[in-house]
Amino acid sequence: MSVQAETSEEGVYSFAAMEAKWPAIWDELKVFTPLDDGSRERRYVLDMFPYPSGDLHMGHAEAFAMGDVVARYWRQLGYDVLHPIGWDSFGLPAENAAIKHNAHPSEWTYTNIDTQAESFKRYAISVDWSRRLHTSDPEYYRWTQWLFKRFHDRGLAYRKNSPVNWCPKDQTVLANEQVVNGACERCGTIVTKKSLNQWYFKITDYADRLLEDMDQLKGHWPERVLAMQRNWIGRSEGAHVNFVIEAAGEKAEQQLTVFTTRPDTLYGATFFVVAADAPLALELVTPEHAEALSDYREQVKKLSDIDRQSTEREKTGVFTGRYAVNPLTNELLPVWAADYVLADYGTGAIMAVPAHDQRDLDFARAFDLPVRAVLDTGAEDPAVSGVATAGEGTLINSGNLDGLSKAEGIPAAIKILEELGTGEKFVNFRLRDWLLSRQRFWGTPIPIVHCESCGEVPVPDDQLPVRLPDNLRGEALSPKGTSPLAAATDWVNVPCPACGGAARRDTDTMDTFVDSSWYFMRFASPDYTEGPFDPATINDWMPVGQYVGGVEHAILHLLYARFFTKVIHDMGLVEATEPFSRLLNQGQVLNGGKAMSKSLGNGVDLGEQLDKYGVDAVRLTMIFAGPPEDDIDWADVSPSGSAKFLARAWRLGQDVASAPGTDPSTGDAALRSATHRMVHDTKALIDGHKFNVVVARLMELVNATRKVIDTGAGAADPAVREAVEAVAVVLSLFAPYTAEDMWNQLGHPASVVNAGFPAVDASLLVEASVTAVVQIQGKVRDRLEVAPDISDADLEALALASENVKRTLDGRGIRKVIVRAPKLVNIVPA
RNA sequence: GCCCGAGUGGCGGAAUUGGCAGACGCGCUGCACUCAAAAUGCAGUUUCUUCGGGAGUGUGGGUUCGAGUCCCACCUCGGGCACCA
Repeated sequence: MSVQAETSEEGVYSFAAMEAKWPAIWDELKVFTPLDDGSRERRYVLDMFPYPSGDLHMGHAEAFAMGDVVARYWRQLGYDVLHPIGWDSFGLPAENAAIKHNAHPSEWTYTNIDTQAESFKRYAISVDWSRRLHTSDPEYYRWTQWLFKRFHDRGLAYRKNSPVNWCPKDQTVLANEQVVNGACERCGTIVTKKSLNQWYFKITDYADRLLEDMDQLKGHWPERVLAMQRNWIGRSEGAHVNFVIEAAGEKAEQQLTVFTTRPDTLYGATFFVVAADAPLALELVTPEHAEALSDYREQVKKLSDIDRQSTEREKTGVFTGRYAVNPLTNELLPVWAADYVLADYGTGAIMAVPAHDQRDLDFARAFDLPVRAVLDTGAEDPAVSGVATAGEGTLINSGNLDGLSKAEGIPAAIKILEELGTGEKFVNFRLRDWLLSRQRFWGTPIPIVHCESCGEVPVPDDQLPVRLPDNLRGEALSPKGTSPLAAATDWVNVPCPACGGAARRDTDTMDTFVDSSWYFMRFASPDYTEGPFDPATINDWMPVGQYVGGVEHAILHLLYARFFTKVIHDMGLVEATEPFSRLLNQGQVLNGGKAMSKSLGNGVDLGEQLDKYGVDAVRLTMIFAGPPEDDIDWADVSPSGSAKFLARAWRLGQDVASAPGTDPSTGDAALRSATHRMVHDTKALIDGHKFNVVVARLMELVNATRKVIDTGAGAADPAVREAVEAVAVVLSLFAPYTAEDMWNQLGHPASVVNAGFPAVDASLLVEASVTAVVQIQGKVRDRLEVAPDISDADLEALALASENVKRTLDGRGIRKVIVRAPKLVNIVPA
């Protein structure tokens, strides 16, 4: 079907005519540019900025429709709204396209950005285009480099040699957050391990604050995002316990620390395990066991992370020939090397308490090691049952700890260890430092020069930005395991900024998540040249009042952005300690129950939808489909239905026959009441993100108004004008073209954006009469039309007089009557 | 295995503090307009019914005058984490 008339003649709804007419006028009036002068309270709305891959798709259309509702709503409420847009324009796809087409990544990138920008303009998102930014612009990445240097000054950016995640396809390292089920988050290739010297951000220093500050976000961020972050940070309370490893042959005595959450079970430790793949295992092993260990390490290396982490797998390991001394009992515990202990969690070594830890018990049974229960839980002895007991109980076989519960035993054991000087309370985190270097071209260069005599020397601020060379194209960019920048010899070789001697630039570039960790602050002053943002205005806008984006960034981007904000706060540059006060995760757009994809051939082309139904109908469909967090199945929704509604609403504007400014007080009372209720309820509904319900309420009011025009008080009734004006203003949150056109038809100058939210007359929220329900035993038996201010006694009398009630009671007595005037009476028969 | 979230008509989804379940829309059916169709408008649409009424919000219990909503147990689906000591 098509609701669009080819002409824009009077009286015919034509989305094409509106889309041609209004953008230039909005531009001229600068309606989306914040005043930024302090005359109004400021609010900041932000959609996660897009990556410029091709043109906009249905997913963008949904996300930006949601963010735009909030931006337009806040403008109607009279706030000075900052709603900017930019592009996350560094990244691999540009580079891959450049290799394929023998071009420079910037060509592909900026062409796509321009295409997307044009589509966004057509889509009428209410953003201030003058603040547009791109992270691949030197004026932007200059400040990314500047921030990197400040992190470096504070010891928060450092290099270390360590086993890292390596994606063989993309030929670059990955952060932990970018490995999903052992595969590259970007391309799905199974990730391998490599030992490399890489740059890291010390996000672990902020683990506690990242966790604690989530209290500020509770209730304002989706619970599942908070849960995922909590999980990822993985705070775990316990103790560090020091063990002496006895000398053996030429191997001298050593000290080893383990992390445990169960220091109360120390008396039950019967062996000791170190991560087989850690260097520690090689340090410990005696010559007699060295060959067995190295064979075992080879075997472990061959396993993929997925196989290795399977809990189904039989436990494996080898004895190292060494013994650890239990600090409480002086008992000797054999030290094993096994792959079930992870090298990069805790200290890479554990005390094994098989009776109370299933993994340790499985290992003990595989290698016939002793099992000693030290906590009586009432369950069968784990040595017999094969099931470790981890629950509550009473400590036994534990010296001074005997008789204590698990909860009492933990602090008691820590106290004993502290007195012996051989352990202490410790909080361990799962979170690792953020690996930020990438062996790829299209990213922010790391502003460091490596000098033989001076070491790592930061590039002086006045020499920033370190620009990417523009003479590398096509094949020269192909991934080869080291950064393509290394081949740009004239770029790489520079004098050392400190001593002037021959030196080399760092050839890695930064993870693109670095770029996106602070862009929201740059929007406050995108053209500022003296720093990353203007200190005079940053606190006027930060934090972002409403952030909108997909849940796929629940950990990655959102955790990094929170970390950056805290560090920048600590640098004294911003007051906010959290970047985003409220977060809305929009769902995905599916087709036929599945995500749209080329391989399934179920993609829906946004441009085609817009051509067919118009921008407003597509936006309205996105909003009306359901709660913003839910996925939208395009096969289940009806853009033609949305178009039909928009035309109906628009025709109301045509029909209004009273002059602008008409006093509504003499108008149809029922319609006035409906109008004011709609406006009143809209506020709470928008605040609760129930945009779909607002649309339903609009539909009701449009239907009611139609009825009044056609079969009631008529088009000249002032209540009709009042209703239609309210429809236009509220509709402007979802369907900007139609609303603007209606506003114009109603005789108002542009723009409806500045119309202001209609005032609510509280006296009109009460209806003339309400329907009271009469129940017997909770079942509805009658309905009564009563005055809204009827008393409980009067309502009860009316209810008892009802014929239906008398018949149903059929002579039975009444035990009790519950009255909730004016809505309900419930009669309980004897 | 652990942690979140969710189960309501043919479909998407509504339902402040427990108080008329199914708002609004899609689809479908019928009617009007039309030579006809499209578009548009109007009416109907949880289900069973002996037309009095009965049943009904994943299942089974419970609290209450009254439960989609609160409590307990379970089932199913979605998501996250997972040999994390």
